[in-house]
Amino acid sequence: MKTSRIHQLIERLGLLARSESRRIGSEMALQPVHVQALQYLERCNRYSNTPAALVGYLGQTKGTVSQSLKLLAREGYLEKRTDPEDARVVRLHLTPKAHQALRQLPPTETWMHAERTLSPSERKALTAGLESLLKALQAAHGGRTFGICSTCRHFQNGVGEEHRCGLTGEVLTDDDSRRICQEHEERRSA
Amino acid sequence: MKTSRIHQLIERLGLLARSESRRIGSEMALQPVHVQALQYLERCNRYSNTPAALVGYLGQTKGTVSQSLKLLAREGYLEKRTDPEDARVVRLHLTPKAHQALRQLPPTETWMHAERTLSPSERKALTAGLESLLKALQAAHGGRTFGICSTCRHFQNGVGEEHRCGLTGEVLTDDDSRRICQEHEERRSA
DNA sequence: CTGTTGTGGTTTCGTGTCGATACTATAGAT
DNA sequence: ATCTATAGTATCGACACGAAACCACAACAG
Repeated sequence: MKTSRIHQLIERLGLLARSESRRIGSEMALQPVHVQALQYLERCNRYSNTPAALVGYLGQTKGTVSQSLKLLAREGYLEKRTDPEDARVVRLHLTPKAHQALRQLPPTETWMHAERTLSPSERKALTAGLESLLKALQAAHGGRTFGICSTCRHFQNGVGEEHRCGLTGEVLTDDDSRRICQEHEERRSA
Repeated sequence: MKTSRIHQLIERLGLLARSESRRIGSEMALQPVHVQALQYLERCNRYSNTPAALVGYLGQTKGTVSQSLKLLAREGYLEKRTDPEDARVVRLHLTPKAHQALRQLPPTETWMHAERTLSPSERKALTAGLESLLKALQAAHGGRTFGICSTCRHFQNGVGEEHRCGLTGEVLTDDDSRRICQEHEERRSA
């Protein structure tokens, strides 16, 4: 099987992005993976802020994720609260420190510059390609797609602000419907 | 500065690719980075098979790279030979074991499947986008582009098989001209 | 021939990643 | 009441990674 050019490119770019991320994150004692975890937690909805969801999102084992979370909690980036409904599950909440850190560490200038060398249409095609690749990859891998609520097949759009999740039956605010959900499933178009 | 969607997607896909790579590489005691190093060494030319070149290619520090190489040598994936011309530099040579390993560990089936869900034109656009992104990124970062010989601005195409490198003045075979060179520079089109 | 400086590589150290395995505690079903 | 599944933690060992100190050779000055 000849090795895929796309795969190779992504591994390579991923590595470079990773080492940049490590450099700028190191001032705040944040490893690349930690940044990804925090970014996820900032953008996920209230059903999806658990260690288990992160395990699916990051593609690591629960032991590893548990370690990272312990560290992040120790450094004051998040709080763990046990769920009142189910005492087994832990809810993860970002602290103000985390929100602030996230605002400070987006891509480096060299990365942004590199992106700007692409034409708008190239950028668009690239984004689209990456997104569908990710979607396909996740679909194969446990079926979790981690999309935002309003694109889910369980999403029921009501009149005005009245949305609802067909899976849990709960009412969703506008804000909710823009967040990442671990139960997200693609609408079947076929 | 709002964080870039492309950057985010690549970090994410990179992480997933990485964890796949770790899984399939673990049977051979190969870490994701090791695989990238071996792949580079398999495809680079005779000027570029040194630790220093790998430092540039992988974007890591020389200490880290030295560690990885030590490990790879210990496991029998490569041999280090000191250069007869300059006793400071080390030349890295893959063993048969390495070549064989490389043949066995290309992307997983799920990854290839995901790629196949893209249309040919999408794949093409994606590849092109990733490539120019990588090129721009490397250009900013030390100027090393790690392209293949025949696309370099020092490459002089002669009659028949007679190629030559304008930088070193040496004669290049057809095979040489298809390999990665650390001295590679884009042809200036402007 | 002797400094001096620069460069290619290695060593050492500390912190963190990561998977594997074993473990705890709660929920839910029979 | 027991059995089983689920969410999470603890511990261990191998390794990644950057930082800093270090060594050997090369190149060049006088």
